[in-house]
Amino acid sequence: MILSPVSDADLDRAFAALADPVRRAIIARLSRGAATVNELAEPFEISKQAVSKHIQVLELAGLVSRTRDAQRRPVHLEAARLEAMTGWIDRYRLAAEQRFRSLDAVLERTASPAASAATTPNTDKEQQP
Amino acid sequence: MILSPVSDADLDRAFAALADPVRRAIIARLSRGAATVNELAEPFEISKQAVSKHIQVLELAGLVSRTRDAQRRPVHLEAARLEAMTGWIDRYRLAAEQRFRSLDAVLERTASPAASAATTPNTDKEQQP
DNA sequence: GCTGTAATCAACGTATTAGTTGATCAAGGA
DNA sequence: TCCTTGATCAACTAATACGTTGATTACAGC
Repeated sequence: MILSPVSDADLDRAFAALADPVRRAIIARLSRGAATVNELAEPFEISKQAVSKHIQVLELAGLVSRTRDAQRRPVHLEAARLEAMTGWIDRYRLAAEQRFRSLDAVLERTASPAASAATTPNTDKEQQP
Repeated sequence: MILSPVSDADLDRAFAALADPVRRAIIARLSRGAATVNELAEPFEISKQAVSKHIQVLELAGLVSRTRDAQRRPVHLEAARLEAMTGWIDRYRLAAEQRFRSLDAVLERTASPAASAATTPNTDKEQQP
């Protein structure tokens, strides 16, 4: 499977887009199929314009896209961008978990923090894996 | 494996926390081991106070935690919260991908979206597992 | 053409956020 | 004790985000 390149700014927008419960609910709804703005706005108490803005945010983040059907503009999910997000998270989550399972990690948790700092003089900078 | 319950507000904070390149770089750095504020601030051109605020945001989001070591306050990653985020995303990503592979999805792409909307009148709300 | 419906655009108020600088607190070491 | 280091607190500014209401565009059907 070919993973599309996702820029730093793309990740900014994607994570920011999911940092809102309304937009997450929209994503949840769209995972069951495309929907129009009116259908998406129906469960919420906010105005239809506000929902339209939320969809614009999701679209700019690459999480949804819109097609045309007469005056309707059905929205559908872009799973690839969701996958890019989990890909970013998993890279560091897995690294941390593996480190946690190592002996160094055990020492860092059980011994005194001063001792662990002494045993792990790991001060190297962030290097992209 | 037991998954800790994560509230809607927790997800708000976690996704918002990762919507910043500085904070993502901090996460990346911490995936290789705990670090102090000074160590984390060193690669950036912003002030140490600003980095301290970023760490507070990450801590409030449950993505990192701090221990005490004399005057140092080493920060370390909380992989569980990262896992909660991928868990949320994957639930809807997998549903969308499965739907995409089904015949309904094919019809939705080729036929009129109105017809597909009629075949999927599922309008129930997001339900926590 | 006219009307109704779907959706966006525009302008605005308010709240939150990221950054700054200066001051303060806490802990070790000479 | 005094001084240095690590880190946070406080106050402030600029920019951005979310929601509102009112106007406007685009299309379908009569």
